[in-house]
Amino acid sequence: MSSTPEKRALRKSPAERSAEILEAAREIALEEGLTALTLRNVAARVGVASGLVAHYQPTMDTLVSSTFATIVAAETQEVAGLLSQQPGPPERLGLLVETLLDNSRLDVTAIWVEAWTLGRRNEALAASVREQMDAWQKVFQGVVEDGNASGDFNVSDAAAVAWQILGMVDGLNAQALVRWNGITDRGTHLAHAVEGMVGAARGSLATTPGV
Amino acid sequence: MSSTPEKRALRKSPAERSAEILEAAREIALEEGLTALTLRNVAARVGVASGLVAHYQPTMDTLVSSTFATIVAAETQEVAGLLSQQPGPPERLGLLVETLLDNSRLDVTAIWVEAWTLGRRNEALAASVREQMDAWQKVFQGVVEDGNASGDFNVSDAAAVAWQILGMVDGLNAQALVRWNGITDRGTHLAHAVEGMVGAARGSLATTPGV
DNA sequence: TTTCTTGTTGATCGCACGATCAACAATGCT
DNA sequence: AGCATTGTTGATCGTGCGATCAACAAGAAA
Repeated sequence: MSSTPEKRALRKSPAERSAEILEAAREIALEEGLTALTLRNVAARVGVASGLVAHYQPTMDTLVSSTFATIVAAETQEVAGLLSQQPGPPERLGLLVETLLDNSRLDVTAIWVEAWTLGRRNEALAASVREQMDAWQKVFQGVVEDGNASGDFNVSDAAAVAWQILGMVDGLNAQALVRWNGITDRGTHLAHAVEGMVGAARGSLATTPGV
Repeated sequence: MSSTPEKRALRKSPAERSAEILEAAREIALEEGLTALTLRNVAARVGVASGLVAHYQPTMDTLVSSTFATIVAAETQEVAGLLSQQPGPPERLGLLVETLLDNSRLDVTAIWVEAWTLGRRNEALAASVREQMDAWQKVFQGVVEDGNASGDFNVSDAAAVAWQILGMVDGLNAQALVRWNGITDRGTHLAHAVEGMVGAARGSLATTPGV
């Protein structure tokens, strides 16, 4: 017999409320996808009226776009940070490939795939997608160039090869999204593939087990 | 001053009308994507009332699913057909990779990517996606096994490698969808990658120019 | 010609979306 | 205490979606 819990949301500072909305958007995107990022959905999670979300966000398109950028940029930062601890380019490239294929970030992969198609009808999102892809490509390109300099790799066009590796990783992850079960040794196979591309010795990207 | 062209659609046999609807659905999917596959959209293209489309299709979900399957299966058939004319496994695998990356089928790629996410909310579509992925994987697996038998390749798990190559191709194509410009030599780089995976000599998958 | 079958229409329901805005009320200031 | 500021509400508009179904009319059968 308690009263319905529909109280009026308590007043907060614009900065605080805005942050709440962005955080709710982030959670919804990760849990239900970018498509579920609607005015009413975000409002419900924050616990406010739908009009309030619209008041803080000029347009849902931009919220979708910025939410995508936030999530993806965080992942890039996180993974790129792991690389610095590795001794050399082969180990860095191996770790990079292995880490990205470890299936612990499938929620982010789902967002990537969704963004690719949503970007066709959301120009702001399309711009974010291109931006974040560039960021990822630069991470790969840096490792490839380092390997060239150290003599571990032999690549004439590091930028192109970086794009290729990125595309492969994306494709394999997208595949895991649909066909999650069954395939094993994805990291090993991809490592061999990358060895072929960068001209490294077969097995030189082997990941150290037990890390 | 001619009369408005909104005549009543002339009566056709169920088989004929049904075929018209399926064909319209196919065109819409290729031109505007699976998301644009709505009752009213299909009806407008055929030139009939929306209710008629619903009358021939139990559910839009199944129309989306079957349209996806039709388009993708046709592509698989077409590309698989090209392989039989090649002399040996290396040439077949090379042609396969090159053909799939030639950017002439980006409309189909867009449908693939869309299906991956739409499948999360459309079980019939998800089933179709898995089915068509299996079909593609079998094409690759066949070539890899032939190469193993002939001694051109050296692969312990042909099925897994086939999945990998398929994933790579999908990823690179999806990438081309968003970053269409800039990257060159995609075929060559991927060929080297695949060489690394199947244990073929570097350059053995080189595509014969001018075909 | 008349009757019957059936392909076809279009209004309609319920729902969800983004966006807008007048009204409201909590808070801080004087 | 009274007032002004401003964070917040919720109804509302227009659009588009899938689905449903009584009414209609074209063509075949009698």
